[in-house]
Amino acid sequence: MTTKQPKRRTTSGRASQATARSTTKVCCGTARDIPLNERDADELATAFAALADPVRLRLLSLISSAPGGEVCACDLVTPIGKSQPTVSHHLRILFESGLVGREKRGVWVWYWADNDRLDEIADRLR
Amino acid sequence: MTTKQPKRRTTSGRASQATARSTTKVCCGTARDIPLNERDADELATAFAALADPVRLRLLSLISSAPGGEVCACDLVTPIGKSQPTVSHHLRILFESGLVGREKRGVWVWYWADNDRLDEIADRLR
DNA sequence: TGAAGATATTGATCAGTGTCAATGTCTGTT
DNA sequence: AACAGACATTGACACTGATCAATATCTTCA
Repeated sequence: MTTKQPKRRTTSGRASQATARSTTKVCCGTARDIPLNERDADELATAFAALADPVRLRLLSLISSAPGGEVCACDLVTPIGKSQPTVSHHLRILFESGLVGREKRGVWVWYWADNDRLDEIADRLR
Repeated sequence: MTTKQPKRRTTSGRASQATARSTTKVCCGTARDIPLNERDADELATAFAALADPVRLRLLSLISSAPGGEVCACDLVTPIGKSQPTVSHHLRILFESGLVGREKRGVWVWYWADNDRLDEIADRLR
């Protein structure tokens, strides 16, 4: 062999912090222990992409924190401070990524957060 | 008043699902109950943006699932299947967003996941 | 000091996305 | 039917970001 192998754990105290995790499972572990294949990575990245915009996060927050857990789209444009088409665009992305549900009632469209889906995504980080 | 107000909860069975949440807190609740201001939304969006790329998710996964919880960068290029500058670019973003720590040991650079930070981000979805 | 290898940086290119004005579609009302 | 209001869609533009080839920087070893 011509190339030398890098050695783990030299004279470093910093490295030991790496093994200190909140969940101390070893086998059959959390999502952190399972290497991601390309397909799953693509899917998960799409979910995070839906969350990677401040307007969408504020929309999601407004929806989640609304009394009754649901809001009319007509009450979202003003607090967000963007144009109606822009808000509509972001709501569409939130809906298509499964983060929120929606229902048309007469002229208005109501949105609510899909908490199960949010839990699901949060679990992928643990 | 000239415009009519939208009414909540008409003859819909779908809407009731909105209130069904896993955490049943009412007061002093989780992140879902607190409306996000613009500054926090920007910061959180940046964190999610770091996670919104399949290559970075696979890198993070490879790092997390490595024995000892840390990996040499030299062992990441081949399994990812991208060029060395591209992998370096993604590792930089993971590091600068605080998702991973790193340490140079001789010629090599070792990476580990910051599980506390990951927990922190996951909590923002609950 | 010079060579070799590991990683980072630069510069260029191309795809993707956030935004808004204008317009379209749908629903309820007169 | 005609109108008004709520929401969605389209088209255009600017900006961001992923990627790689080429190059630079840093570390070890002879």
